Amino acid sequence: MSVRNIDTKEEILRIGKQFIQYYGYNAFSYADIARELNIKNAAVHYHFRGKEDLLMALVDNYIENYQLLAKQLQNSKMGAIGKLDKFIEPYTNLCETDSICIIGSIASDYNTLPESVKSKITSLIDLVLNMVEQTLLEGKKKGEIHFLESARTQALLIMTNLAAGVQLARISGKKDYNIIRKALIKQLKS
Amino acid sequence: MSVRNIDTKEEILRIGKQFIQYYGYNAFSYADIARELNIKNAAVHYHFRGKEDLLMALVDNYIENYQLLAKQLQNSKMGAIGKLDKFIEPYTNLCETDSICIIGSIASDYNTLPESVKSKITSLIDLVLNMVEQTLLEGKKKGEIHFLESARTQALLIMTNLAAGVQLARISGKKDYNIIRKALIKQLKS
DNA sequence: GTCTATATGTTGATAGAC
DNA sequence: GTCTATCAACATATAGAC
Repeated sequence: MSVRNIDTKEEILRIGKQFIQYYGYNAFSYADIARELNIKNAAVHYHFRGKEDLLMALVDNYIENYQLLAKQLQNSKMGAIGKLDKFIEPYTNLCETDSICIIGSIASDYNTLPESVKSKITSLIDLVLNMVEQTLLEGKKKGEIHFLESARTQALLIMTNLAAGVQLARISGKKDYNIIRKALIKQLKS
Repeated sequence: MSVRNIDTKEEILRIGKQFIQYYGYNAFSYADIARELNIKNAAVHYHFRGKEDLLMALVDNYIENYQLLAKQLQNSKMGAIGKLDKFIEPYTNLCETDSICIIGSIASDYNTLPESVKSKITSLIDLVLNMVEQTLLEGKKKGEIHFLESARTQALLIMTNLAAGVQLARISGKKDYNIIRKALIKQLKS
């Protein structure tokens, strides 16, 4: 049935996302996804011709989600700190499952990825950085937050703190991540 | 010959280090190393029984090197900024070859690694963080650098900025890494 | 839309010759 | 110390049945 089809495709994306963030792109197989969903290897190939296509779809998915978040933040009456919390929240959730963000995961495997993915991931990073940059700029203008660097530089600092923060949390635990997260916010407030 | 033996073992370590930082642990094989050194797969297994053993040796290697650097920095009359530059330099070099630091690389593959490596990598992180922390503390005491957070927190921030900075550089180029690197130092100076 | 069956390559690893 | 030869396990992927 058509409904079942859509469900399975979505499920594959869901599991694929999980695996990329938990194991990394090179460390899971279509067989792993199939096992998780109680279907066969070949069924996964039906929905996504190859692993490369699955990864592309996943990146597209993230781009869509961040485009949505960027719009929500733009139209929201929330303060800058509240908006940044919205951005930080997913990283905190990743820590709970010993997972890392997709950008960090892809960056680590970058030199083994097909060109198609390499060029697409740049858009995702641009999108995220611009969103944080705009939030920072707006918050500074309103006097809600303070920082000395350019908004772009500050966005880079925050993003790298979070990306490597969740990676570190895997090894030394959530404590270090939380220290980083709190310090970030504290610095912007003071 | 015994001499040849040692050379090959060292060469394997050298290539292994390169591959881990360029491809990641799960994305290179003993065959890749063998090809690079014009020896056979089996010869690599002679020097390091399994991939796990090679990784262990590599981590041991890093621990030794950082222990040496920590001692050098302790005994040096260099200023805090100079010492931090010594710490930052390797990250900058990694960017030149599209490589990432071993801690980031291992963190990304962490959930697929054998327990033996998992427990050992903690020591390496402790070592690096303590070294940076001590350098920061000493520099603050001497009035050479300034920061508001605890030295431990500041060390975490710097380390995550650099680790994710080199990952980002792979994708969006060295420019972003250099922005991060300069901002780090500038903030400590002001 | 999912299956079985199969092809083809690569992986990590070992036994035993030189 | 390095080789050849070989292994079982797993990878990505496709053809064709149901």
